[in-house]
Parts: sequence; C-alpha cells; structure tokens
Amino acid sequence: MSERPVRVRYAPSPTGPQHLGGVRTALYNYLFARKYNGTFIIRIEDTDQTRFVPGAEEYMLDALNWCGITYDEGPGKDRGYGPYKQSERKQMYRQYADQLLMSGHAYYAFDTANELEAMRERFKASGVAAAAYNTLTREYMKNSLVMPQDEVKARIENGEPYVIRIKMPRREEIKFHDLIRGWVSFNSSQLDDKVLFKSDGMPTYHLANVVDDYLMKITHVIRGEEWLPSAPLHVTLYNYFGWEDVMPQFAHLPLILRPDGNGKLSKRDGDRLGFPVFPLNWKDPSTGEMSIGFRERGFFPEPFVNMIALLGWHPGHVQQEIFTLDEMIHLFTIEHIGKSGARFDYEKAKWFNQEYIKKLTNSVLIEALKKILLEKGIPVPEQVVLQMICQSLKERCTFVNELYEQGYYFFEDIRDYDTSIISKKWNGKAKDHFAQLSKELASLKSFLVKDVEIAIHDFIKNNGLQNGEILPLLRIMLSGTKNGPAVYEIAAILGQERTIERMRIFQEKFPLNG
RNA sequence: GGCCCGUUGGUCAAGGGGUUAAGACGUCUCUCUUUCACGGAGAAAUCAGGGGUUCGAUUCCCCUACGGGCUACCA
Repeated sequence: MSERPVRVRYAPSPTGPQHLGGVRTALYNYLFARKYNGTFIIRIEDTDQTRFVPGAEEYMLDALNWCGITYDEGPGKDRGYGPYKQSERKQMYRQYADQLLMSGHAYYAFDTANELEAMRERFKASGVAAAAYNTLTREYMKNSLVMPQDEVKARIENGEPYVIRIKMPRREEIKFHDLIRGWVSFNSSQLDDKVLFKSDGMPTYHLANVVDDYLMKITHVIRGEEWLPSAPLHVTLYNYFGWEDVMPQFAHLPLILRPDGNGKLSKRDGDRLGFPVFPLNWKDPSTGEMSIGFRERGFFPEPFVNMIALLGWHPGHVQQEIFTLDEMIHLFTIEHIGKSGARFDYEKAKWFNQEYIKKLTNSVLIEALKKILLEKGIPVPEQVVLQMICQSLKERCTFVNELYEQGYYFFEDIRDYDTSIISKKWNGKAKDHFAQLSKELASLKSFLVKDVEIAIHDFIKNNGLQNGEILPLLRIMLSGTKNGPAVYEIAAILGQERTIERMRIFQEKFPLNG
C-alpha cells in the first residue's frame, strides 16, 4: 500500500474561523503532499448542520489562499472524487451504514436523549468505570440487539427516530502505528458504541470520515491529536468494511498550547494577551464581534507560514529558521514533527515578520506604504522620497503599518513634541545656534543626506560645539520624537524647505518663555 | 473518575548510551550610533523526580509527579 500515490486531505468543519492550529494542520498536509508529489485535498466536514456557521468555509479557503497553501482537489476543483462537501455526499453514506448493519457490525438504537442521560447517571452511581453506551451497557438499552426483530421493524416503519451504532468488539486489542507516536494500542472494552448515523439522516464524523477517506483514496491522515482517542474506532471501521489493506497511515499532530497557563490556544487568549490567533480578520456573524487576524495585524503570509510550520516541526540538524515554502517542502518529514504540544510565542512570531521585512526589497515596501497612505487619504510623496523613507525605517519595523506609524511626520505635521529634551537643552544659547544653523542649511545647494550631514558636522565643529548640543534638539524639531532614523536622513527626506520650516515652527512654539 | 498521549533553559527546539547538552526568541551586559532600531561581542538559564539495565544514562525500561487530549445523535 505504500506504493499508492500520496493523497492527503485537510478536513475542517465550518463551525467557525480556523485558527493557527487549523492552518498548521493544513500546512503539514500540504508540505507532505508537495514533497512526495502527491495530491492535497480539501474536504468540508459539515455533517452537523446545527453548528454550521455561515462564512466559515469561505474564510478557511481565503485564509489558506493568503498563506499560499494551494489545493489540488476540493470545493470548486473536482478531479473525480467529489463532491468535497459532506453535506453534498449525504446519500452516499447510508449504504455503508447498511452494510455494517447487515454484517452485524452495527445496530439500530432507539434510546432518547433522556434515556441516555439516565443510563449514564445509573452506571456512574453504581461505580461502573465507563458510563458509556458500550459492550457492557448495550444489552440494557433500547436497541436492535435486544429487541425482537419485528419490534425493530415496526418502530422503524412507524417513523420512530433511531440512530445506527457501531458494535465494538468485546475485548480486543486494537493497535495501529502512528507515524509520530509509534505503536498506540487500545482495548476495545474501553471504547464505546459510537453513533455512526444520526437520526437526522446524516452520518457522524466517524463514518463520513472513514468512508470518504476510503473513497478518496487517502493514504495518510495527518490531523490533530484530539483525534487520537477516536482512531481505534476508525481502525475498527476499516476492519469491518474489509478495507484494511488500504487503510491510511495516521499521524496525530501535537496541539498548539496557549502562551501562559494551561490548555490549548484559544480565541480568548488572543483577546486577553493582545495578539491574533486567526489568520485573517473574522467577524462573528451572530455577535458581530470582530477578531483581528495576523494579516490585518501586519504579518506577511511568508513569515506567518514559516512561524507556524516551526511550531511543532523542525528540520533537524539544519541550522536555519527562515524558510521559504519551497525549502520547507524540500525539508519536510513527518518524523521530525515533535510529540509534545508547543506553546505559541507571539514575540517569536513577530521576529519572523521583522526578519522578513528587513530582507524585503524597498519596492515591495513602497507599494505597501502607498496603500496605507491611500487608505488614509494622505497625499503620496514622490517615489524617491518613499524609497528613502522605506530604506530608513525598514529595520525599525516589525509590521508594515509601522512604516506609517513610526514615520507619520514625513507625511503630516508633527503631532506633539517630546519635551524631555527640550526642557533640558533648549535655551538661549541653543536658540542662537539654531538660528545660525537654519541659515546655513538654507544656503545649501544640495540637500542629500551626505550634504546635510557634512553641513551639520561642519557647523558643530566651526562653532566649537558638541553633537549633543545640536543633534537631539534638531531631531525633535524635525520629527517631534527622540527616536528614529539619523537626523540627516530625516532632514533629507523632509527636504530643504520643510526642514527649515520645521525649525522655524519649533522656535515659534517654544519661544523660551517670552 | 476512566482511557490515551506527552515531559531538554521562560518559549521554540537540536541531539541522543560516553558531548564543554547546539541554535533561535525573550531577558541582561557591553559595543556601534551622542536617539531608537539594526549589526557585533558576551552573560544568565535546560535534560521533571525516583528506581532499574549498563563500565557509563539526558538518551533504553518501569513507577511517580506534572501537563495535555478524549470521554455527545460536535467535529
């Protein structure tokens, strides 16, 4: 069976926006498929209509698209194995349930929700280990295993609601080899008779999943660790159907944990700690509540994907952390996926984005900056100026939007002045010096960074001054802030006219008490 | 509670019977720049605990502790 062409799938259910973990599962499937020239399939598992959230499916597709994770088969891309949405495959599942019914591996059950609840209470009270519908308890319940044939028939004909449950073997060891965890074994006596087919005519995840994986010729099931406990059920299903020889190999991924405290990462953590957990913005259709996405926060897809890939996977000996998608495809192996859950670290996530920005060509940044300015209705300076701004700011930015936030004074008037320097250094003597410096700057024929730098240095030297007497104040005059690029760069970007202008405005605003 | 999975610095992690136990993020120090950032040089910080096996365990086995997942007519 290892000779079968690799076919893997990412199978989300549209019950809400997918977060980091979902994207990572999709990514690993994608990397695996690409690495082995296989097929990456997306299948929508929407068998539970009650939990359906409008927009969730589109969101997932958009998010994957943003990440550059492309799929070969899936919604809108039928290659003969479709449809790829379980609600559209509804009619296909019943026959498989019937097959199990016929072979005695499944049975009808008529218990109501209340009766099930009562049973659980009863067994819990009597101290029975597993208060579940299982090999022990099923003979006390209302099902086709204990009812006379004609009663079963009558109930069904009367339109009484029923479910179809799997009949788990009594006491068998069920083991399978997990690509990440090695051999994992369960005793069937610990497992319960899960519902395969619901009273609403839809299969449950378990049935649909196994049937679809079989029909779609899936060779490797790469999914979250939360599925590990139900894997023996799936293995049993493969056995009951007689599909052992084409059973996919399993790989159960460790979970992504919250940065602090206990438990897995959730939307709440993002809200509480102030970072995104979703790839894109998500507006909850029922509450209208908006959650910020990595994209909107200023992440580029490349570093986002890079970061997420390394949360649980590492290429081994390789002394490298920044990878392109292609590099990851090349290096990816399931063997190098870790076994333990990884805590999400937003600081590290930011680092990936920052590294990416530092390596970005100015032209890409210029486009991004232009977009921001346009959105804000701010006049866009000429290309050379944008070029200079990006060049000076790129090493200071973690996110693109900081190009604007940190350098807003290039586009708009100074909002406020940092007074700590002013109160310390702005005095009568300084005022005289700056009046003089202003004149000298105004007389410059050329105002390139280098020209400004030379002029200022000469001025300082010729007047027997210290850098500290001029530079910090000039910086405040031109930008209002203590931080930022070299003053000469700021001046050159502003241009001669505006530089002089800002020096003048400053003197007006801070006339030294009268 | 039961079942299953896991445990190398604060975080991501490499390694794997004999090593000074990599690297990165973060933190701190110094340096560059009279700013911030970048860059450069350093520092602190790890094999959960206890038993085995072995000449020798971080590495293999068992137990305990801790963490996590599952325990629905949800996926």
